[in-house]
Amino acid sequence: MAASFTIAEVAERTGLTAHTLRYYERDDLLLTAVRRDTAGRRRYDDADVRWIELVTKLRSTGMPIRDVRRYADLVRAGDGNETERLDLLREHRAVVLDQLAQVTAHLGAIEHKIALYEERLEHPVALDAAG
Amino acid sequence: MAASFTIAEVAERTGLTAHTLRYYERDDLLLTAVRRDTAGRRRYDDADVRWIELVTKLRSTGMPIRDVRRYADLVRAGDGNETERLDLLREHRAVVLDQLAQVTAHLGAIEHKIALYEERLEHPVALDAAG
DNA sequence: CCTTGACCTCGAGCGCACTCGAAGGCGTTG
DNA sequence: CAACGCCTTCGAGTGCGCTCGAGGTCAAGG
Repeated sequence: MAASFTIAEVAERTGLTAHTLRYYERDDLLLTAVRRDTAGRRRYDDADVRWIELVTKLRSTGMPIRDVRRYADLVRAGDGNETERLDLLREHRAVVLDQLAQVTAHLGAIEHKIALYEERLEHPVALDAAG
Repeated sequence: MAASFTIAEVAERTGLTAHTLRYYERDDLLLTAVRRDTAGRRRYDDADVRWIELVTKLRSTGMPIRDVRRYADLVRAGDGNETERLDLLREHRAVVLDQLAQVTAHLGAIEHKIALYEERLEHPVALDAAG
């Protein structure tokens, strides 16, 4: 008695659109083709949803579709390639950490600029005194 | 005697390509058209380079080209619109902070998965005991 | 003088990740 | 039993941000 969700429900839960869910499926980002009801409509189970949530985490941290697919390929292949999966995730982590550091640093510079404008607006200076 | 740089030098300094520098210029991301030497080649001065560095900071924190252009438009328009510039930067900051929080959270989930794989590889479990 | 190489413009092309629309099927509701 | 709404497939279209190539100019070095 696994729970079963329509594409609209999964879209709602994951923040993806139904279009995107179908696109991910045909692009082999999901582990298996989704089950269908008698009318041919998709019925997602809990495992499907959990996997899709993982995919959205990988995607929203910037992993390209092609790497998500590679990871899905490994999981699909079954036990024995855990080292490869680990490598893939570790490499992604390294990329994400670099990004975070860079964005944080650049954000600092932007906040500095914000502070300058705030000061300038709060304490206006005569034009002939400071240009 | 402002310093003067070739497009190749600026590319080197900013990490952009010469192609991208020309593209930014024709897309109105720079404050003014870059000065040229007698042969028609671009000569960037310090102010140009500083501006381009700001643009790369905005871009690499995810600001869309169109918003960078809006900001450039404001700066180009001169004094009097500091409030608008500030709004634009503050809004960008909010977006970046949201992103950072989301990426950090998702990274946490990914690191959790990494930890699981590491444990699994260091302490393999008999298949018939744990599946 | 002639070659080399960095630069120029213009416009087209590309990769990514969706996003959409047309045309049709099914099954519950009035 | 008709209408409605949600689903289906397939393939084309979109938006973003570059990226590239063709064909040409110019200045310096040998």
